[in-house]
Amino acid sequence: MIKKVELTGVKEIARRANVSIGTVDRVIHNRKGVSDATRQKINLIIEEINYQPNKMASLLATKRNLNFAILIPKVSAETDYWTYPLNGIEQAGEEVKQFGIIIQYFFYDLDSRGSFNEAAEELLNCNPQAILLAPSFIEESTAVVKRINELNIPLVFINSDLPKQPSLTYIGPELYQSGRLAAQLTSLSIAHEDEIMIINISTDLENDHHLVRKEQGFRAYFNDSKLANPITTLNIYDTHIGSVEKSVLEALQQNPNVQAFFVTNSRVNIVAKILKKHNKTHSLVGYDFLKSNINYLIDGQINFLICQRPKEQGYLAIMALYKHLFNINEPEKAIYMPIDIITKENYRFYNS
Amino acid sequence: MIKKVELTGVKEIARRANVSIGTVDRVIHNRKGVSDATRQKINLIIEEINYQPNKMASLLATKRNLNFAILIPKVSAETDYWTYPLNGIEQAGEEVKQFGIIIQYFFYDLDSRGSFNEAAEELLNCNPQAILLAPSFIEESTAVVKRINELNIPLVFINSDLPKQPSLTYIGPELYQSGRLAAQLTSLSIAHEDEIMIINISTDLENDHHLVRKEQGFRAYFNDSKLANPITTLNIYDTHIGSVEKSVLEALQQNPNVQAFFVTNSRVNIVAKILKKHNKTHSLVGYDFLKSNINYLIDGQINFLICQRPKEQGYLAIMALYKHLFNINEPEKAIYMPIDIITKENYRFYNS
DNA sequence: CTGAAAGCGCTTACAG
DNA sequence: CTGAAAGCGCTTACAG
Repeated sequence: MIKKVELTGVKEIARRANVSIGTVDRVIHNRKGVSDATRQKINLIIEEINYQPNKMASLLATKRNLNFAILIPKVSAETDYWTYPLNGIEQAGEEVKQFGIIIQYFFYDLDSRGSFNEAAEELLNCNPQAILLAPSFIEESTAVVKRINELNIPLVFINSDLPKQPSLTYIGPELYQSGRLAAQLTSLSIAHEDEIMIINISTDLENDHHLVRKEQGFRAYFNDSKLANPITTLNIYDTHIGSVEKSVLEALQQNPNVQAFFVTNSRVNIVAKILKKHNKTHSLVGYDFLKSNINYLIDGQINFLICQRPKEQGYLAIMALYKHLFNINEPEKAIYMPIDIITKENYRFYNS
Repeated sequence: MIKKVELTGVKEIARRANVSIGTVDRVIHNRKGVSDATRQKINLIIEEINYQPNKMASLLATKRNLNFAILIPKVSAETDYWTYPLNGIEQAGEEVKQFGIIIQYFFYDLDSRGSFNEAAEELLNCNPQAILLAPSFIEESTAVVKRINELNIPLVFINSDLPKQPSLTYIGPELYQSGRLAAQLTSLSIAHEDEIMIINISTDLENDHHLVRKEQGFRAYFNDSKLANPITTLNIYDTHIGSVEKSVLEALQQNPNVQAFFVTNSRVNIVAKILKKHNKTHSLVGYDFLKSNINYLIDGQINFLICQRPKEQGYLAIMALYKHLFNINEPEKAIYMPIDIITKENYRFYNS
């Protein structure tokens, strides 16, 4: 009895198609230089035997490096928010480097559209095989993304989406719902009649749709819950503590019944500092796991922080690109981060 | 100028030691048939160049599969908690199967020590190269773990630790702190004088140190915060709803000032059902993202659920074993999951 | 357009 | 006790 030899892989395909494995390889990778007839024959066989390439052999053979380029805001003195996505990216980088993936970092200044364009130009000059982008300036980002898509480079957005531009996936927050959650948390610590003040602090408020969406969610929650607490909004365009202080104190004088503040971004620590200085005990809810925020959480000036796993966003983005390029799996088109609540009793175990 | 050729791996070791790569391989795998002198020389070089074997090449050469064995509780009709770790394990399994990793599943019955021993025996008979264990019965688990460690098989614990037994890592909750968090959440919705009742529901309460630790954390929070709310504990050993109902109603009659309940495990839905049936509007905090719990969260009967990422526990455990075996990196000796707070405004984005 | 050969880093017989 | 050679499944020049 003859033992049946079960060949697999390119060899078996080559045997069945009566060609060399070199030709099979050309078909598998859609390289040109194969006659249509041969190509079809081989593709048929590939389907027939449901061929799955052995990625390990492929990796071993290529010894090729893959360049991943990332373009995110620079960590600024003002906020260390972007250290967290960066940490996640670096951690993922450690894990995939054995597969020949090399990460190149490009940073831009959140205050400068020019710096974004420059960094993007440099990035494209490096011919990356995959790109991670945290877009901020819609117009400039859109222009860059169009070029990326023309070049057919897989692209992942984190933190902010550019919904009209195609991408492998978006990984980040769903803002409206996080505003609703902020409202629920705020409602826990106030009475029926208490007034609430929403504080937006941003130099570029008109372009910051993030804050607007959160505010919408916040107000919707109170509406839907039939809570009648008056809600006013205070917009502050100058982020320096002096002017924030002036604005907040003025607003408090005009609205003496305000018992709770909701700060729509990570600048909640500024408000906390001001309230503390003036011995105010208002309820305070804001965003993001920053050291300066955590300190006020610990001493009770901030009640809750909402956080959407910035480190995980960076980590998952790199892994999504890796899994895509290595045929492991395809991500959902949008991955919304869980909306985490941080208090002084669980911050210690929150790992980003 | 001669280009310096940087060989790596077995070839470089062989070159330096002036032997063949076959001999190097023998030393690397501690196979016999090598003179002590040669062995020492090679080992020295291995240390010198900090040799890290290329696991992919090794796998390709051996054509061997790696068997990962997992031993966790069976998903029961009573609670679907264990579906979540299982989902995480399966997801990780999908991702690593291309590296030749095959996962074999063994399940035991949480009500039967015998079933645990049987499943463990079967598992060991399969000669796995890595093991994931969710221990429940301390004595039985300890015995099995001792054998696993004698066999030098890498082992990861999830959900529960066996602190005295060595393992690659433990991935799971820190119970005391989650009890503290439950206390903080409870304190949000009660007044000064209100009484609180802690409810432990377990057939095997004396052995369930989980519940005890959470209760300790809970009480410690009130102590530390100088809150004077009276706290009583109700232990219920019969998990059927009828007897829970009887116990709870009796306890409520005896303690009419109770305004809040803390249920120390996922059986909080039973209490929710009872409270709803009797039109009670007590504050209610409990554990775990189960369908039955979420339903009561949505309709407001449960205020908060605490959850410690059961899916991620399973996922991370498999990935930790994979990364260990493939020399990607070594985990911390204990990985404590973040302590997540689930409300009706964020449960939709919680993905396990 | 196609094939033959060498090689990725490791393991496995086989020969001596 | 040790080495030379073949092979894992794929990719990459090179030759024709």
